[in-house]
Amino acid sequence: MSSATTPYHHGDLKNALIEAAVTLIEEEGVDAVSVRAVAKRVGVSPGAPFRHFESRTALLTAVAEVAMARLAQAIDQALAQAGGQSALTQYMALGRAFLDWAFANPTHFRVISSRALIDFDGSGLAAANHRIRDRMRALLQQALDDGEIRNVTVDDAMLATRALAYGLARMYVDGQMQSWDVEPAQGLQMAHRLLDEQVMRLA
Amino acid sequence: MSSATTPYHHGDLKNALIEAAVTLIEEEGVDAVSVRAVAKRVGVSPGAPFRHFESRTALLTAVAEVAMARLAQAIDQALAQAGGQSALTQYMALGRAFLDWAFANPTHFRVISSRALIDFDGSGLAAANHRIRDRMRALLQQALDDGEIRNVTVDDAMLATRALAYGLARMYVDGQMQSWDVEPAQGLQMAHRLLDEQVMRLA
DNA sequence: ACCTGAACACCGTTCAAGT
DNA sequence: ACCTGAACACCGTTCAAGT
Repeated sequence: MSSATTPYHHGDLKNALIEAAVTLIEEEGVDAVSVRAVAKRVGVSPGAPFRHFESRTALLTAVAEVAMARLAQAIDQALAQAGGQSALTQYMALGRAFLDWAFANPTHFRVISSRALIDFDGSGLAAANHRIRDRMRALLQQALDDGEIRNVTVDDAMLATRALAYGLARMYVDGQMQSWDVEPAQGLQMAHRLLDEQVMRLA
Repeated sequence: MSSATTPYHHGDLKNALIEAAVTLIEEEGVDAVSVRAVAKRVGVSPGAPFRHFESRTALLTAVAEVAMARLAQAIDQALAQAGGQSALTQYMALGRAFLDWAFANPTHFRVISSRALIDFDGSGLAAANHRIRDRMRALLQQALDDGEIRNVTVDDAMLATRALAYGLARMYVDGQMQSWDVEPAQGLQMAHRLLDEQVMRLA
């Protein structure tokens, strides 16, 4: 356990691996996150991670849980700041928080969005997503009750805004903005505007 | 050149490789498309494809061009059928053709949408996308001139509908429909409805 | 001109052996 | 209980050698 020597037993390899993977993913993208590269970064043999994660998918799922927690926190924060304002305003704040986070963390966004890279349903991810969805639904229901929106069902409105927000975020992370005449640097601002406009057209 | 023996020179290896990759991608997804697997399927050595494609990316780009041509054809057909109807109706038909194609060809859709797997700008893909975009713009301009839509710029309307359509299609191919309370089997119908509604709210 | 087959540096994953 | 290191079956890519 001395700090100078590297002990045979790492101590907290599991968390060290997750941390290394989170960093590697931010720096070099998902493709760079091989089990071997993560092991090397932590200073451990190629097979060692498999004592803690049964597969690369399981490791990436752990990374996705960290990413999702950060997204949830960003949304919580935005909603706390919008507290006291109208339900529809809070709903737009939630949408903007989602866009901000996705544009700022493209690779993490990509990881939590995929179903091929991670085990979404067999992890805490589905539940975390559920909580966000429930918040959206509650705000929309409130907006409907308050007469802020009309001529839509809560479910339709929710799916329409979520699909638009997801589409805008993905167009950005997939590098498609330029193909549609939007400068990538203006992407976020544009996404904010289009989402706001769509929500306001529900009125 | 006899049909019974396999000659040393394939003859049309390039096209055979593209064809095999297109099929493999439909049957087993993008990840299954390794250069080696495609070579094996065509009955050729692992290094042979590199005589015709400088990298896996180049091979996938060729596949993407086939896929994009099919999408363009589907759109052409839909517009031909909607000929004579109002500009906004034609615009919706184009959107539905995009959704139909993406839902029916999830893996091809994924390939043409990515910028990591293929070389979008250094191929015919950018130009093909350009043509679709120009069609959309022209129809929206016409709808605006005819008073079918109001209170929007052509560019905003185009990006909003494209982002919504892309978001809906991606939610489907990324397996996210269920996480948002939509049965995958109902996804396409739902996507149609939400896109139609969004376009009609531009009126 | 085009293809083979060995080679190199990578993967994910497994597992006996070491500590 | 946890990690090493060799091994296996894969990759993409290169290149001398064969046809």
